[in-house]
Amino acid sequence: MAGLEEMEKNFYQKVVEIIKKIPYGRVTTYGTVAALAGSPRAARIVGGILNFSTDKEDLPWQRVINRDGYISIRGGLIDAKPLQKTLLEQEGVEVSKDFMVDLSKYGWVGEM
DNA sequence: TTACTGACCTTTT
DNA sequence: AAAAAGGCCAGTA
Repeated sequence: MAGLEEMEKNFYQKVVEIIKKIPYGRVTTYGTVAALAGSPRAARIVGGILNFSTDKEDLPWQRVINRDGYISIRGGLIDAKPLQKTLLEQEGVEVSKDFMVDLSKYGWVGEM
């Protein structure tokens, strides 16, 4: 019986779907995506997945930030910070000089 | 295959 | 209240 059980897609697939569902000009956090994916504690994996699949799925990783309101990407991709700032500004999201975004304003809580 | 790491978050002290 | 440590789930090597 395939139906109620409904095998959940791989976390990666779900994360991709959720990130793609993020409205334009809005940002969300890893925890939110993970929670919508079904694992509120799997926030780390969300970032880990993006780390290897960002360009593959064209995921707007720029809209996915940490709880602090900024990209917590590790050293190597720090160049992504100014990049994110540019991308978000193009969407109308105000990025602070410290690469911080107002989650209180643009923080997309997601829909259930 | 197993083990380790990982763009985090939550909880405890 | 703040700081520190751990836990979690999945993907990659």
